[in-house]
Parts: sequence; structure tokens; C-alpha cells
Amino acid sequence: MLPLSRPARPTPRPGLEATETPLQARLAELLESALQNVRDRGVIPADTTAQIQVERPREEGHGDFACNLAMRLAKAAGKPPREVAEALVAALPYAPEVAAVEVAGPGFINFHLAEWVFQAVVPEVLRAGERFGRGDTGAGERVQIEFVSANPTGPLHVGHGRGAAYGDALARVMRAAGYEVDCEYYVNDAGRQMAILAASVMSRYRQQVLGTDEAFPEKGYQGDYIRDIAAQVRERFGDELEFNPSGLTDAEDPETGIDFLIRRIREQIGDETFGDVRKMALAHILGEIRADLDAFGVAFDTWAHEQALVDAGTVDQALAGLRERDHLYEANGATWFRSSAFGDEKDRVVIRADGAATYFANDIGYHRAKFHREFDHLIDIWGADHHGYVARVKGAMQALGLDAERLEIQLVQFANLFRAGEKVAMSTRAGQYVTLRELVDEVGRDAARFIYVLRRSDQHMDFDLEVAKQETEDNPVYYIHYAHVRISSIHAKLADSDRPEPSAEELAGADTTLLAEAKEARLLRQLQRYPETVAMAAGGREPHRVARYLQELASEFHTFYNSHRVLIDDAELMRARLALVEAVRQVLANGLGLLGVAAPERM
RNA sequence: GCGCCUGUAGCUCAACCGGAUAGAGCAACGGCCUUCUAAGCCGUAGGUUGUGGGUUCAAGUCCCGCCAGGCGCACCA
Repeated sequence: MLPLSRPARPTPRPGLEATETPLQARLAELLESALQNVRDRGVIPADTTAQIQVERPREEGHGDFACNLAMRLAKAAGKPPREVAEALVAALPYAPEVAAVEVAGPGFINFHLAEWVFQAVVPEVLRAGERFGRGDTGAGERVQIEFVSANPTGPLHVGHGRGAAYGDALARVMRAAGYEVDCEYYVNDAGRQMAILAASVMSRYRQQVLGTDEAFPEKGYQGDYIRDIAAQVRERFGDELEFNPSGLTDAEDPETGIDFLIRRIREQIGDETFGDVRKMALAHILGEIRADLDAFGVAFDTWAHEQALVDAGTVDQALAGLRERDHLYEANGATWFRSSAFGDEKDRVVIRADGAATYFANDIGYHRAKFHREFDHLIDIWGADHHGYVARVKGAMQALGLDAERLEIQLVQFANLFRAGEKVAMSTRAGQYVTLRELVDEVGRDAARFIYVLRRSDQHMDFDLEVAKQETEDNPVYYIHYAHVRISSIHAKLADSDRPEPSAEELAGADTTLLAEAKEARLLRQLQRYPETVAMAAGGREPHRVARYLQELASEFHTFYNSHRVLIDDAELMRARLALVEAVRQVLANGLGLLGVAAPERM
């Protein structure tokens, strides 16, 4: 049996399939037809088949597209690859887009397309405007992306910045590719760490009230923001809240020491007041986090609170679901989830011997709830240190009878932070970190975001603060901005002259076949690749592709700009070039927008 | 010890999920401003893709071993 249609491309993971552009699909059709023809004529055996894959050659001289079909067929066909290639080329149907086809190297079939294919992109960009690059590969799939979700125990630091930049850019890129995206921040506001936070605040409070500098709990949060919150507590409650931390065994045992302190404080100021302090601390820190994210250009659609989920019984329901399906058991006084039956390396505790639900239990509840919301697909963006967590969360979903494939977890590797070549240790608890706010203030939002998103998220990254700050003037994003600025400058110059500025309609109608210079051809080709870049970035969850693309587009523009003038006497050619650079400006703006980076104001 | 991730130019990183001669930026060196911003362009130099095998027409990419680094192996969150 001969397959009538091309085999589908492999899809190792859902949502990550390679994208095929209309041009590639068109060429694949031609090749398919040639293959059929060659088989029918008995040039190669009738049952010979291979996957047709049309790709972009790395080398410019190898044409616009290339296909390795002949090499894949060679063995089964019993003929040398070049011979198969020649036969295929001879059998290719006519297509107006194709200017030339050649057999090259070991048996590649190289396609050179007609220039008009690329020249036509300019009016397309100008007509589509900010919509250029949007696609429908996402097919309206409803996706939730959960990211940052930093514990509300302190300000966001530069480590969170990477996740924020990645998640937000991914959301924008996926929206552009036709996904319906909802961004969520999961607030871990339940559990012991919030008590530690409140206790830290009360310790500062006591220091402030007494004016002493008595011992601060070793395990407490030591950042200056704790003092601010303490001052707020003092404002609200006055100096009346008394407690005596004496007996604190911090020095001997910091862990039990902090728990002892928490108990002490609760007993002495009362659970209700303690809860109020906790809430004040949470509200203050969350407010800061929101403000920092806002300054960073990152917005969330939804803020999910762990405590609210717990209160709503979400966790209990999830555990009941697991128990019903017999995936829980008791041992050593604790309740365990048999995650080892679902690919995890060992079973995990969900209810501790002291009766408290573990963080994992809450996460099961949270994820189960997410599965029952309106999304087709869930993406969690986690720090790489959580990789050991993937198997158990997915396992829990599977155990609940849910399709774990719907949950995709993207791990973002750590950004190692350096200051002048020396690694900076970071600890929220010890108050040693460089905040995201600091980074934004010193490097600038746009530069910071661009640097983050220029790297693949699953790659380790070294971020040297001094270099980033020093390079502010020399930053990759300025290179792109500069292209934008130069284009604006051309318009300004034109406006100053006695030549009339063409209307948008006139630009869109310009005769782009006049753009025949080699550097114009390269620039046109780069413009043409934008939509597929967006599609690939979305499908592969790789927004860095857009950043790289913009660098290349800017580079092609600068090269063009240095060789050819736009404002020239030849009115027709000038109009075509104005249309070209305007298209470049548009695509730069669109691409930067997908990364959450502002384009310079249009002049 | 076990598991996951990663080793690409001096540095920071790409390389379209197996293709043809591995590319950019920074740093170095040499050129280009009376003409739309030199925040730019052009050129030179820089590599046994950690290492040793394997798979095949073809390997930075897939498989195995080794070396090195990061992270994880809680009744923490």
C-alpha cells in the first residue's frame, strides 16, 4: 500500500511539533507529486517511500529551501542519491513560485524561489500592521501558563526575573500564534513559612518597641522589608503587643527554635492578632511583588491563593479521590501516596504524622483543580531545582484518572549571578539577594528582559550584574532599537525635505519588484521568516527564537542601510525602499512587543 | 551512591527536533563618517562541539562508557 499523503511529522511531545510553513507545504506537495510520478514510471520501486521534509538550508548558496528526500529514498530505490534526485527534479510539476531547482552535494534538492515571493511580503506586512506575524497554529487551544509563583516571603529577586521574563514572553508569543492564554500566579500563602514570616515581623516589632537589638531568630527572614512591615504593625497595634521570647533555643536548634518562637508569640498575642500580622505581611509583600512585576511589564490574569484552595476543601477532595482509587496508604503514622506506581522513584507523604498536609498534598489539590478548569492544556514554569517534583505531580494527576499529558512542565534553569566575575550567593531568608527591582532600576526593564529571553530557558545562564550594567549602552536591545531609530530618522529627513511623504496606501502599493539588490533580497527573506519564527517559538515554547530573529533582522537592516540610500531621486525606487524599511520597522515593533520590550517611539 | 539537566571560539550564547563549509555578540586586530544617527558597517584572527566508542549515506544533535559542572534525592516549602 502506498501512502497517498505524506506521513505526519513525528510529535514527540504534544504542542511541540515542528511547524511547516505554507511555502514548505507547497514544495512538499510538488515533491510528493514528483515522487508519485517517479514511482509510476518505474524509475524506483513502487513501494519506495520516505518522509518528505523541506527545510531551510544553512548555507545561503544552497537556495531558499532544500530537501533530502533523494538521500532517504536512495537505499530502498537501489540507486545513488544524486540519480534519484535528478529523476525527482525532472518530474517536478511546474510552480510559479519556483525559479530554479538543482541537485547539489550528496543529493540534496535545492529550491530557489522567485523574488516576487519575498517582495510580496512588504505589502503584506504593511497591510497587516501589528497583526503581521500572528498565526493560527495554536488553533484556539486554551492554555494556562503558571509562572513566577514565588513564595510571598520577600521581594522578587533576579532569579525570579528569568522565570517572569520567560513566562510572560511565552504567553505573548503563544497568543500571537493563536493560543488562548491565561497567566496565573500561585501564591503559597499557607503553611509554616508564613508563620515564620509573621514571627520574623514580630521579632522586629519587639526590637523596635524595646529599642533594643536583641537576638533575631536565625531562621527568620532578615530582609529590611520585615522592618517596614513591623513598623506597620506598630502603627496599627501600637506598642501593646507584648511577648517574651525568652527560652528561645535558637542557638542550639534553629529549626525547633523558630517553631518554639512561633508558639510563644501565638500564645502571647493570640491567634487572631497573629493571623492579622500574617495577613499584613502577606499583603505588603504581595503588593511589592505586584509592583515589581508591573514595573517589569508582566501582568497576570489570575492570582490563585493556596490558603483559599485549602479552605475550599480542594486538597481534601483530591486526597479523597486518591483514596477512592486506592492510591493512598498509611505507614509510620503518616499517609502516603503510592507515586512509585506512577513513575516516581519512591512514595511520598501527603499527610504527616502530626496531621498536617504536606506542600505536595496542596499541590495535588491545586493541580487537580486546574485540570477541572476551562483549559485544554496546562503549562507550569518551574525553577530547575524542582525537577524532582515533576514525576510526582504528574503521577498524582494520572492516579486521579486525569490525562497527565495535558500538564506540561517547563523547567527554567538557574541564572548564576555574578558581580564582577564573582558568584553572588542568594538567600531570601538571609536577606542576601539582588532584587528584580534593583535590576530594573539599574539595567533598565527592556535590557533586562531582552538579556533574559535571549537565552534558551532550559540552558544554564551566567548573568554578570556589572557587565549588564556596564553594557547598558552596548546592550543587544539597543542594537535593535537603533535600527528602529534609523528608520524613524529617514522619515524625519523626508518630512524636512520638499518631497511628499507617501501615504500608507501608497507605501503598500509600492512596486517592490524594484528591490533587486542582494542586500534587499536578504532583508526581504528575513522579513518573510517572521511568521514562522513566531509559530516555532510558540510551538517549541522557545521565545528566545524571537529575540534571535530580531537581532538578525536588525543586522540585515543595518547592512542594507550602510550600502543603500532610501532617500534618492528615483521616486519609484524610493517609495519601494520606504515601504521596505517601514515593513522592517513594523516587524521589529511586533517582535519586541512579543518579548515585552518597548519599541522606541515612532517619530 | 542514585536520578535529572548541561559541557560548542578567550567570555556570553545560537544552530529550525540527523543534513552540505558549526554561527552571532562581547573582547583583539585592520579599514569605513562633506551624503537618511559610526549606538552602525566591512574585513582578519579565533573550533578535533569535554572525551572515547557506537548507530548511518550523513552526528554538536541519537545510543553507551568515562571526565567535569549544576540541581535534586524530607513526615521543608
